[in-house]
Amino acid sequence: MNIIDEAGLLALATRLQRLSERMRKDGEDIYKAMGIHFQPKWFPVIYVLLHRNTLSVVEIAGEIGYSHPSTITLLKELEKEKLIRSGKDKADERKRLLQLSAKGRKLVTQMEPVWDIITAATIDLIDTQHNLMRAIEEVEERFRLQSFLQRALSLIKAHKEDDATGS
Amino acid sequence: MNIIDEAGLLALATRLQRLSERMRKDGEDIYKAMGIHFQPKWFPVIYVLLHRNTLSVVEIAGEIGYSHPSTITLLKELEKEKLIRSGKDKADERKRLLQLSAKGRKLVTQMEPVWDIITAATIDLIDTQHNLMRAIEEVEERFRLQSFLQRALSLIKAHKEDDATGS
DNA sequence: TTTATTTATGTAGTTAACTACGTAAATTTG
DNA sequence: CAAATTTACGTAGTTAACTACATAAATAAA
Repeated sequence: MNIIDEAGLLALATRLQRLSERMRKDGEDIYKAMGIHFQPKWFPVIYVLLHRNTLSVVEIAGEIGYSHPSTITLLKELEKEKLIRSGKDKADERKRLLQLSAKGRKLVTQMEPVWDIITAATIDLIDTQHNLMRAIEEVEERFRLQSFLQRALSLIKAHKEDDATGS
Repeated sequence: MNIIDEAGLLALATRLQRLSERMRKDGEDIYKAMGIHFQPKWFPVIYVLLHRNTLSVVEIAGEIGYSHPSTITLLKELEKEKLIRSGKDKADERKRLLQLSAKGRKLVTQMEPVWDIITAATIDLIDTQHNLMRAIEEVEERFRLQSFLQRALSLIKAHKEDDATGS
């Protein structure tokens, strides 16, 4: 038990990050062990293009929840790997439309059994009493209703009103 | 519902990271709203020095679960802010011993009510059916028993053995 | 008691995200 | 329809973590 575990709720962000990093690093090793040249950070882009077929840069960024410059960096890497291809939108000259390439689609079919294993291993890891996936979904839902900041500010306000009443 | 939410378990690492970033950013704004010049990333170091009093660089790194170079960077910032001070260990010339400064201890007393608010806001956010804190504790415990990679490799092995038996 | 190994700290360079800003195309408004 | 605004994309620079390597002190081994 280190101090971050002891600090509990105050260090929650740190612990979430640590867990995320560990999973991503292991993810990388799983692909490697299966002889597949693929980085976990590419997954969101590949997955969205698999399911939505053709999207612009900003649309992809929106779907994966990243800023558009970060998305552009990922797209550059994926084009270099020839897993995706891009072309101008004829209807709107500002837009660049992205798709999986033949190589990309082929890699996806190779990865699908690996994705099944990753999913199974994830279930093996997180299917505890307080299921992590459910917990995240529930917290994201609460975030949608009111941000962490707003919750804190409400508490501060309530605290100040208590003081005023008590004097 | 974006594609990352739909991808579910495969994109768990991405979602953990996103949640962590949102909480950290809001944390920064909470300190700001309370007129306290403090960055959430400093918390682990300050908290460990508050509770362990005097520690070396590597000891701090171990406690907060960061690499020692990352820790050194944090320590430099905190020394610049004059929240901590350091001196050589007389018994071991290699070691640099860190402590909270008077200014650091004073800031801690100012922050303690804010920490209470952050804790309360966190409870408000995560106290759902599948409590996130419990979920993380349970997953970390499982990680200790067997890594994500090892779990996946076991599944791959089991899968291959099935194939062999089936032929 | 030299020599080899380990431990503690530090530096340099990398990575993967970000924000801020700039340009060009499309759209809306006066 | 000309001007202003918005949208889409891109570049530059920042940040907060990391790994790899270097050096010096302490400890262990020959």
